[in-house]
Amino acid sequence: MSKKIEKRQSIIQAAIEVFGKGSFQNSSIFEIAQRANVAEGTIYQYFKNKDDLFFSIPVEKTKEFCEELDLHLQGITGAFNKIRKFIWYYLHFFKMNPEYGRILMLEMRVSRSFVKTDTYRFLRTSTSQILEIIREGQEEGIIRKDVDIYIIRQLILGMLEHIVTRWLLKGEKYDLMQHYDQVNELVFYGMSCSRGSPRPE
Amino acid sequence: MSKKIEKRQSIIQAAIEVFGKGSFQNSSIFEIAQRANVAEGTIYQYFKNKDDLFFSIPVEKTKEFCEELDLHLQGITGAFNKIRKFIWYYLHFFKMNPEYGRILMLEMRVSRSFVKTDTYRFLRTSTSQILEIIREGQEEGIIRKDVDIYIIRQLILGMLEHIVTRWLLKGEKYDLMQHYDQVNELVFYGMSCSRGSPRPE
Amino acid sequence: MSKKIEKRQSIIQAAIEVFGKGSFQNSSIFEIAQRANVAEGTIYQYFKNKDDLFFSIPVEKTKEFCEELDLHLQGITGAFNKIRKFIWYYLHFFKMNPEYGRILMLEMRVSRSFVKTDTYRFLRTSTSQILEIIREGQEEGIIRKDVDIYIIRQLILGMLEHIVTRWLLKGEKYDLMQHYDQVNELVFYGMSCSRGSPRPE
Amino acid sequence: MSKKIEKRQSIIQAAIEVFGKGSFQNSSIFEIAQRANVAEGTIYQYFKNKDDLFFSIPVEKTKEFCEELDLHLQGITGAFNKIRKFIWYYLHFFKMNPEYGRILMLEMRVSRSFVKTDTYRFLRTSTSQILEIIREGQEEGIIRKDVDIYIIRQLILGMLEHIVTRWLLKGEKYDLMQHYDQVNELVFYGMSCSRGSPRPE
DNA sequence: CATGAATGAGGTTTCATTCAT
DNA sequence: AATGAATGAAACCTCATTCAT
Repeated sequence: MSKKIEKRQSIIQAAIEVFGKGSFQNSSIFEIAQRANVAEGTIYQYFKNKDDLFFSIPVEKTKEFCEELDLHLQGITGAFNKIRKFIWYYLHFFKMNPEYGRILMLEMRVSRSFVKTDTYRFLRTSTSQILEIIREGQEEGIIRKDVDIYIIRQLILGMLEHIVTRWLLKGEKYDLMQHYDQVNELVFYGMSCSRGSPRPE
Repeated sequence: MSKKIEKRQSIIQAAIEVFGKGSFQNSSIFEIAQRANVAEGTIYQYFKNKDDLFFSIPVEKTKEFCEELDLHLQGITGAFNKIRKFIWYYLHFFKMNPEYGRILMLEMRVSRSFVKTDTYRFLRTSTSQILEIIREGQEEGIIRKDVDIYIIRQLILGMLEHIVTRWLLKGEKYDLMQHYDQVNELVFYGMSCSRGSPRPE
Repeated sequence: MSKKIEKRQSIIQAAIEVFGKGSFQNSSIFEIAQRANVAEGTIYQYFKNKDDLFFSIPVEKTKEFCEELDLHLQGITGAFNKIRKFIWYYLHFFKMNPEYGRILMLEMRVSRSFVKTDTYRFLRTSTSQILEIIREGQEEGIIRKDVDIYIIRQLILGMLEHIVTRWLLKGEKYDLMQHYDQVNELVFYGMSCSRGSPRPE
Repeated sequence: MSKKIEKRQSIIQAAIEVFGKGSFQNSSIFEIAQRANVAEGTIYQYFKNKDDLFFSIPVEKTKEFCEELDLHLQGITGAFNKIRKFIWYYLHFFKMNPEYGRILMLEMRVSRSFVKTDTYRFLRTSTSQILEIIREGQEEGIIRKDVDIYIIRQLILGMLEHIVTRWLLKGEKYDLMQHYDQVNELVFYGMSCSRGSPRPE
């Protein structure tokens, strides 16, 4: 029983490695099968087709991301501190999973069909957590209330995505955490009420 | 003589439409040829291969972008006003060229080989203009000097790219200019010295 | 298991027929596939590409040639008798395999890349047998020792190749064995010590 | 008027260089045109098509060969001396024209259509000269009369073709004249009446 | 006569998917 | 459940040849 789940996982892992190395079209089922030590046909017993396998990747990884994130946020109080931690974990996660990063940031979006996917909807909801934190900050009175929280989330995620994307495109040659402080500062300047650089409460 | 240039243009235009409709791999030379009303072989007299055709698109469009941008910036004084105009024109340009937007934002980056392309280097230099404006603003004393100008450029372009990208992924269902004001405000909050919303000098 | 070998053989056989009918470039994988009753793609599971298929032909046929030759030489004593048998079998073999003859004699040599092939090296070694026989004849004292054995081999093979080649170019209209006696005589005149036509010991 | 002939010649020369470098199929009209400093279309005003151009090469070169050969044979008496000179000139000619050698020896024969060509018939007749010399030798009483003169011609030409062919396939790395003496000896051993190595009368 | 842009047929190769074992 | 041999569609690209200028 758990053997099935294990094999499914090993196929997904192989898929991440292969898709992450090349592009979706450029990657072959054959190579994925080889790397997962199964026959090509076997893949079609766990996934409907190549697309299905592809879109199953973020589902798995996002679960992983959210679970870990929860742990990291526990015990932290204050919206700013939580956002700071979120930013840190986001960068950390893709630093540890660059191949997945490439798949999500560089490949997935291309697929016009992506937006119609269940996967897409799933990813959407997975960032709802940050909305909560922003709202919390507004109630605490430390985040401006005159800007839509969706815009603020967009500000944060947009910058993070951009940072990660550039890092990936540059070939991961520098440390992804390198601009962490400046990112923080810019983000907080944009949304905070007070004007000084906010500091941990 | 100019006939060759004209035909080249019409092939590029057809390529934009076809590549913009699907993905690079998913698009066929045959369809491009059909749309350009030429034979397949003809395309290979103007472009070395499919890649060459693909990467020729941004070169052409960027020339167009820069030329138009220059016109729009003429007669405008003050770094803030120029940046505001830049942001406006950037959004306007992709509003008018959504297919090209898809190619550049969603397709081009994927190609791992893109970074090695002459096209890539060409695009890099084409945004150097904005650096000048930021520097100008710092000298005017209205843009913070304690943040690297490259980070500021990244802030601006990153946000714009993100906005355009999301708009494209959403299927261009809303007006791209819709958040123009809020974008402006956020950008200016991040980089301005004074704390009030900056207004045209 | 043996099914794979069988199918491989049937593809090779089809390839011999098709390549033998036209030229390498002029022959299409499609036609070979059709004649072998397989899909085009199947061929690429047995051979890396068209070249690989092409160069695999002589490897197979040379094995066949050598094995049969061994049988024919068994029980024959005396270098002259062996050479006579060799000449006979050589002509007989190509009489029975004219399509292969065309491939080897008319096509293969053309390919500039042929000399760099493993196939080429394989063919080289396959004629080493005749060298042994010549050496044997020299020791028997019936073949001149003042001429290099490689030159003698060249004399024999050169003539045979030329005979077969001309026959093929003439459209196989006459019997290949027709000049067998005269060939023999000329060959033996060139290399024998005594001056009379040699006769079986 | 002679300009036409000149241009025709320069196209043929370019064709020899290009065809000699690669194979027939592998060579393009475009490259030949370039090398001859004419447009592609121009070639079609001097030759019906690619095949026609190809088969026109040996016609020209054979004229050249025969004319020069005549000069070289003038003043030489005795069949053996003439044959010796013929062999020398044959090797010399291809030593000086290796590209043409490749075309004639390695390419031309491949083309199944070659035998049906006027060119083929033309080449046949061009070696009739050697038949005359052999007949002369038989009348002189120095060449065996019990072997068909066509077989003897075949012996000579076959060996020469084989020598040249091997030399070409080996990449012209050694001197083509290198085996000249041994070739002579073998040839003369095969056909002469007396048994000692024949010497100039 | 010369040009060279345009043509378009044709062939190799890849690879997702199926299905008999 | 697992295999992997077979499939065959689909696409890029080349290049001999034509024809309007």
